[in-house]
Amino acid sequence: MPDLRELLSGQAPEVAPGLLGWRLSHTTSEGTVSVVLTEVEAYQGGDDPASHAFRGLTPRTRVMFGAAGHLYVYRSYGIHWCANVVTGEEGCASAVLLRAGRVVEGHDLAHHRRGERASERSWARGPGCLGQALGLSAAQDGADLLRGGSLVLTPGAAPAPELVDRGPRVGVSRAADVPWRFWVRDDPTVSSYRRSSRAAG
DNA sequence: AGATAGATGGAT
DNA sequence: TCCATCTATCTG
Repeated sequence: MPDLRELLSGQAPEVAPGLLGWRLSHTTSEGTVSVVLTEVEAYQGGDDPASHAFRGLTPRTRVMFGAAGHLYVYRSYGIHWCANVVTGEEGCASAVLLRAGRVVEGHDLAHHRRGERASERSWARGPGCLGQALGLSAAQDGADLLRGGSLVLTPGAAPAPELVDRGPRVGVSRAADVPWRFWVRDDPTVSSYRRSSRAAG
């Protein structure tokens, strides 16, 4: 059996595309929702001006500096909960933002959480939507994804390399052209690209 | 202490 | 293009 922790201990830009096709499941009293990842973005701590960890360790970014295989959850725009898989060695704030996925378990619950008006392909389309579909919040910050708890990350069938596209990250104003976003080509659950209005250039 | 920009998403 | 909603971080 492969050592997933070791697999995730590489740097985010290298680990990220390999997470496409992996499955993340969250079980609560309401039930279980699982998604298969279709879009991810790499953030490279100290060297990456777009990373929350660029300015060092703070209470918010503590989890990112920890061991690989844990979940870093943060509040976005005061509204959404977004989740990252922590990668890299301990002390290195490397992480992969989970931007989108396809719901493969718990359709009714995911639909309910996202609102009756949401279409199936939009249930986990975009990091805020993915967090909402899975029922994530601050309570999941720091959760170990490899210990068989209520949150579990499991390897899945990777898309063929020629079906993985890459490009600039969405919404970042600094390092706006670094191509560290990876997605499954032509997958309808992948979010649409929006460049930050503050991005240079 | 006050300002502000932000790894978004949905409506207009 | 605008706005909801909030907080980490920057500035003075």
